Amino acid sequence: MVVTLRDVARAAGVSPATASRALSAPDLVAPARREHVQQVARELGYRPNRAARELITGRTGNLCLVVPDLENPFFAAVAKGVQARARALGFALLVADAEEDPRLESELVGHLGAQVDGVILCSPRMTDAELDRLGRDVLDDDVPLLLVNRLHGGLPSVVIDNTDGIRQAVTHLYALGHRRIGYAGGPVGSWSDAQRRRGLEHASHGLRSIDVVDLGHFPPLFGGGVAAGDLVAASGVTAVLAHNDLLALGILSRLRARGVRVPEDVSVVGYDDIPAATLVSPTLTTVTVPLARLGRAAVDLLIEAGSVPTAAESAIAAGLAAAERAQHGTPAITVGSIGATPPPASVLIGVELVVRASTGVAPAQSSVAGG
Amino acid sequence: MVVTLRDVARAAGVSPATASRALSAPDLVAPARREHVQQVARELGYRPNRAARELITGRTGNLCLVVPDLENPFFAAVAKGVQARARALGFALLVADAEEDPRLESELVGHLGAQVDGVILCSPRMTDAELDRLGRDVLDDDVPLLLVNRLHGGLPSVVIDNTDGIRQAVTHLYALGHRRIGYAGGPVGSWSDAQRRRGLEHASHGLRSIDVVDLGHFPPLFGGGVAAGDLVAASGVTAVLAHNDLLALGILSRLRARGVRVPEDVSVVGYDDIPAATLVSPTLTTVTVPLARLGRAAVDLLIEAGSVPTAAESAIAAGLAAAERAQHGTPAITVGSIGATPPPASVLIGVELVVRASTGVAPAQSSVAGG
DNA sequence: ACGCGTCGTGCAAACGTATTCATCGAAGCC
DNA sequence: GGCTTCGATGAATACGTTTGCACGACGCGT
Repeated sequence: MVVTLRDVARAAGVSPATASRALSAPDLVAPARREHVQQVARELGYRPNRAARELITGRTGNLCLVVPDLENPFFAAVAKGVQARARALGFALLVADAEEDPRLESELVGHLGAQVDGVILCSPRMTDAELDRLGRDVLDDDVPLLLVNRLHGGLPSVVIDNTDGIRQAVTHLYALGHRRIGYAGGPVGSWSDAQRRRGLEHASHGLRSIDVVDLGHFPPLFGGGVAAGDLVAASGVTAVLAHNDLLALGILSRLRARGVRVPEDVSVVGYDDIPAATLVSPTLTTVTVPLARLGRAAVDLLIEAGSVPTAAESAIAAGLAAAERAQHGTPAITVGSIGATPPPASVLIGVELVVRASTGVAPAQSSVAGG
Repeated sequence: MVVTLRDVARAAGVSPATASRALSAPDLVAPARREHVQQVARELGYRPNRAARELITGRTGNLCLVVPDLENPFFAAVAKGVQARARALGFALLVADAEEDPRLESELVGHLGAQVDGVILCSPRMTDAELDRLGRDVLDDDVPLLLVNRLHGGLPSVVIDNTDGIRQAVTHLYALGHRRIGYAGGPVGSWSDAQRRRGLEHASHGLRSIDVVDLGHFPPLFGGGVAAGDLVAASGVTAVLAHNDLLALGILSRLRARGVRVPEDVSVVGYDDIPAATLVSPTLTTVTVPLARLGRAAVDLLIEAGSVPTAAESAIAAGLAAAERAQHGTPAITVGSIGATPPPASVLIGVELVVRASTGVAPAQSSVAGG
């Protein structure tokens, strides 16, 4: 019923070994014979059995992506980028949604890690200890683990330049005359939130008479922003930085509902530049993150960290990486890794503030927010 | 290095055959021995090699989902539902983004179909002929193919009740006094768009002195809605039905930009109820589709169509399906299949109009839209 | 002309599991 | 108590591919 390599070999009058080589290591077989075998294989409609190949090579041809929430536009964009690059390199992509539960994330990495050549993990809130355990115990040594938007130990990772993004946002607000700025943070334990807080402190340190108000931690969702909106109004700030766009959109919505005008009374800045940022009114000033590029970079770095790719795959990879570099200039800065092995470093994704309608000059009097 | 079934068998003092049975067909081995083997396996940290198992059983334990665009909130929601149910049934999920290209969709189904136990395909625009070819030639006979939001031949599918959704929307607008209603359609060739047009015709047929204006076909994205917005303004309609929410949001945005008030001058209705529908102002009246449930139903139906699941899997599946039924009442109506085999029927997902702020009573004079 | 290196090819052994078949012992039946 | 039947177990095979090793042929150098 199904045509196997033996069938091809028999039909082509060669041994299975030669047939195998003709198809997956073409330079090892004489040109004439090689083409003949390939022709026969095509005619018979031969399709290699991946399980058999995997059994002996140990490589699955699959990668795996674990995200907290597929419906979150941030992760959807990352997933899209990852998927595209994985496919271009000949990999299929297993996607898992962890439903915002760090415990489930570990479990998924454990289950899926056994059947892939590499794992890309977006896990803002997993503890460092658990992360260690994943890399050490649950994952086989030859399946690399890459972190998105998080730095940890010697693990390769692709991180957003949070410090610079925050700096750009603060500078922008400062230039508009804002001196009392609120920060609506992400969830407790979020790595990128911690980094952004640090960036915020650092950025504000260099500015004269600026005041940063910590509004607390919120779920990085629209609903979280609604809650945050009330604190914004009560805090007397003239501008607020949100941990991400969904949060910012919630704040926007709540402020509007309470009659606080944006940007006349309060300016709002988001982070990520998700599509919805331009759908609302006023359109959202935010820090744009090239998420598709982030996804692509993640795959490239993962493959690099995994090494030992198929000859064909590596050729393709090298070609595409070169093309990417040519096309986008130097999109990412490679940061030296902390650990021992030099190649699996980390990549820093540059960001850019995009000013839209949700930020404006600070109101003359700071007595806007009555409470 | 890695612990294999032989190792477990040796450590437990049994043959590999018994070890295999103790782990994957527990009722075939004596209770005492069974538990001993399981205990040993646990202690050694045994993890079965999926490739070896797949090679002999022919089952991969993977399902595959192909969507036109992962970043589109509609498909993201479907993907989330599919992923959740697949995981609950012990399947991993391969996700592929076809970048809105029907040709790529075929190719992906071909590539991924070889390494999964079933394929869920969201392909609004693939031709019927191509769909036939997929089911007949490129997919193995034992790999079931399920269609989302599309009916075709004897293929199992999960479809949204487009007719009823459109009917509800039209009835709503009619009740508000609208008599001249525009329809901003989806892409040419979209199956669901064709069905919605038919539903529109049918619904309007029963209403006195109603006038339906076809505004044409648009990309089902925000950008498409911007273009559609101008036609809405020029057409003299007092209400417009959009093929989906993204389109509706684009229309909303364009109308606002042109100074047309919503809903005072023109009412707008979307379809799908994506999260962004509540983020904009005015919030969007739309037809809400339980997309997560749709995704779950798709997996259940696919498994059913594939039959021959593992004993354990089928037990779990039955249990969960029952639980779902108990929890949600009877969420879906089973439609008799057209073909011969009764079980792989199709499921119709009910929808519900949710009225928000983008629809209101029709303006007294229909001379609103000047041009 | 001889040996050496290289290239192309085939044989056969893996890879780790599920499963058929045969065997063996015990329990049930008359 | 001998025979049958059934349940539990082990030996062996198969799944389809890759790959180490050996072997022959050929071309080249001295």
